[in-house]
Amino acid sequence: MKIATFNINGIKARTQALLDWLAEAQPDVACLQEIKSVDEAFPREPFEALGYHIETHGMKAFNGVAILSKLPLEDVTRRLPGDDGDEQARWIEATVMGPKRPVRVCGLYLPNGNPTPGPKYEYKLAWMDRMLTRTRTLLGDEQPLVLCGDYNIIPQAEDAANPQNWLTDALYLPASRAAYQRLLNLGLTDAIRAQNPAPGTYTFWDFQAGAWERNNGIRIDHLLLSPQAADLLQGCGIDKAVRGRDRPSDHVPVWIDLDA
DNA sequence: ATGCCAAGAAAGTCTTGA
Repeated sequence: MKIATFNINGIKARTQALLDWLAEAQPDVACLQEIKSVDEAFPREPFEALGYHIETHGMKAFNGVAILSKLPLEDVTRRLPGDDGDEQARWIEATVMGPKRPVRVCGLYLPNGNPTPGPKYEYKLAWMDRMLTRTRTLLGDEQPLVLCGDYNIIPQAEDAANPQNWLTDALYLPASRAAYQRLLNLGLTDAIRAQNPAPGTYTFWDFQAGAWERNNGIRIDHLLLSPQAADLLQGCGIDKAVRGRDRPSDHVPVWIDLDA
């Protein structure tokens, strides 16, 4: 079962780019972030024509997540528990019925948190605390679980080309990284990190200042695996070349292959 | 220190991103 995460930065602007990548990468499951669309406006038809079931959790203009899957999806739930007043569309879960076994998949778009300090950063930290609680509950099932998406977290210095530029940024502040580490401490495996990626391995390059041409990137899109999922891990990768195409997203797809 | 770019909402230019 190939599971990918991809912050597409606008489904309407990226429909063809996403179709092209799906056709060549052939993921069974693709978790999308920043669809920037209400559910009713998601362009379903061309993706259904490729054989994908579609579950969306969108909102007007910003944020928004979705799961595309060639395998059947069951028990789809939307919204991250813990704050009934949170209207931002950043979390969707579904059970993917793999040919060998089911996998619970969570697609997430973790808040950016800038500027710091301020209410947006407080929201990010509170959101991460809610995610910790939700993850603890999900891990109680002791089943294969994949938490994937745009975490907006640079875990370590080697995950940025110029870590000194991020010292006061919400993506790299000690409190942000500590909250991410608390997630890992529940027993999760960062799939890409587990493969000891080469220096200069990133998933995001800013549109500005020639970041792509200079490989001035950061690694902020992650797939975290429960112990039961980590035992099934057969491979993972980053489809870096997507960033060099016409009208790209600023993020690229990251994927795992599970024996499921 | 700031803009550099890009998408969306909306018809100006602002908001958001990271």
